[in-house]
Amino acid sequence: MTRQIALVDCNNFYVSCERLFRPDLTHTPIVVLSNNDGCVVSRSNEAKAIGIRMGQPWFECKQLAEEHGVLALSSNYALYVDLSNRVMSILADFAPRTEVYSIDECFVDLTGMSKLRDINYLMRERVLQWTGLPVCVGVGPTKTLAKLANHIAKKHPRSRGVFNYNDLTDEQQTRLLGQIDVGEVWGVGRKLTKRLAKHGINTVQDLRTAHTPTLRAEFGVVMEKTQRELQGVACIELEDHVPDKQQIICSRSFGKPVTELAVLQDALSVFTATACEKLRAQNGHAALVQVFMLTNRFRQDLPQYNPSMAVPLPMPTNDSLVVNRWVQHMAELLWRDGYKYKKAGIVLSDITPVSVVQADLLEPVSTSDTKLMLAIDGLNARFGRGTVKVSTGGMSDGWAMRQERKSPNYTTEWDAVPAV
DNA sequence: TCTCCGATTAGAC
DNA sequence: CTAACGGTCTAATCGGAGA
Repeated sequence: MTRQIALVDCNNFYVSCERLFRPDLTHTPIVVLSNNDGCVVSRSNEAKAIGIRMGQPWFECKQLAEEHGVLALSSNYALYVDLSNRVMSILADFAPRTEVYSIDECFVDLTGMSKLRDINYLMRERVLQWTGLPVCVGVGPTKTLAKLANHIAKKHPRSRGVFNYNDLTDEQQTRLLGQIDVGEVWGVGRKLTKRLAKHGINTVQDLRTAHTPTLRAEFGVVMEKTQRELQGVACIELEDHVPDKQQIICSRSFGKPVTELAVLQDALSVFTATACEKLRAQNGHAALVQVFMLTNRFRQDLPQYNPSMAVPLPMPTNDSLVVNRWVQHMAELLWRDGYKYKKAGIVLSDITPVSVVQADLLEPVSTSDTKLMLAIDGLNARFGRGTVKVSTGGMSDGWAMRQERKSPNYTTEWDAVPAV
């Protein structure tokens, strides 16, 4: 039986979330910026039409944008995560198997269902009606073709937001894939597009029909799988369970350059708290802790210094206080006066489930620290992140990221709920 | 010569 | 007015070290 894998993808997701609470902006060109108000990460159709590129640094397109009356907003992740959860739970009702692939995308396995066309349009309608968010639905026999079908649904208004690749004849498939750039394929990015072009592979059809042993030899196993998927042979399965993280990173660019160790240490203590909280949430212990700090790589006129250091922990842990002692110590060792630090962060790795405890030969296992961590997590879950935190002095305004254009937390803070 | 492991690369979003 | 290019994560591959 032909598999019917749907990929449901929200249109201009962050921008659409912002518009829900600002219907007056329905036709205003909008962009949403990354952390630190650095780059454009979501664009309304109007903003795309003006020529603002995905990922473009805001300072680069600011002038053009403002000439065209573009509204730029800082990203409001609390809002996007909340709305994403609503979308995903709606989609989960359509099939026994779904995979939340990203904040705005979900694979839905509709294999064997009758009235598929109706279901596809119903998914779109229901998400729109229940959340106000527009989505497109692409269907194909593999995840890669579902992604491509979604791209087609987004690009061609005539599809009315739904496109099923499985409905095409062989001739139609060949003609369609011959018209799409190979760079649109899932897993083929900028670099690979260039290298493929050197082999005369420019369209999706070129890739689908390329000589497989050559492709394998030149581009590796990943590309061969991509080709098989384009031929309709499933190589990438739907994942039922989200696997635990193998490493947890928390890092930020600073709103202004940091020149004092105490300020950087304050930032690192907050990153440590966040990372350990995530580690505890997945019931893990980390055996390796890394710290890094970076100067601004875009300012080659300034002296550059990008040190990092790692400590293997004698006893794997998820205790913020224990981890923080190592982090603070490493920060002192790495720090050099005279540099303008732009970014810093920590990495937790060598992660194992807490159930796998390496007992210490000399010390009995203590539980008092884990009780403290549970209490901290409980308070933060109830009253908001940062209510209780590990601190080295609370000088946080020395490093906080720029976020000058953030909308209110409409859906997660009572005070921000708009009046009716 | 083989194996292991850390570093690098490329990708997604 | 500052200073002005994100953050997390994975898999594959590369290349050097040590067996």
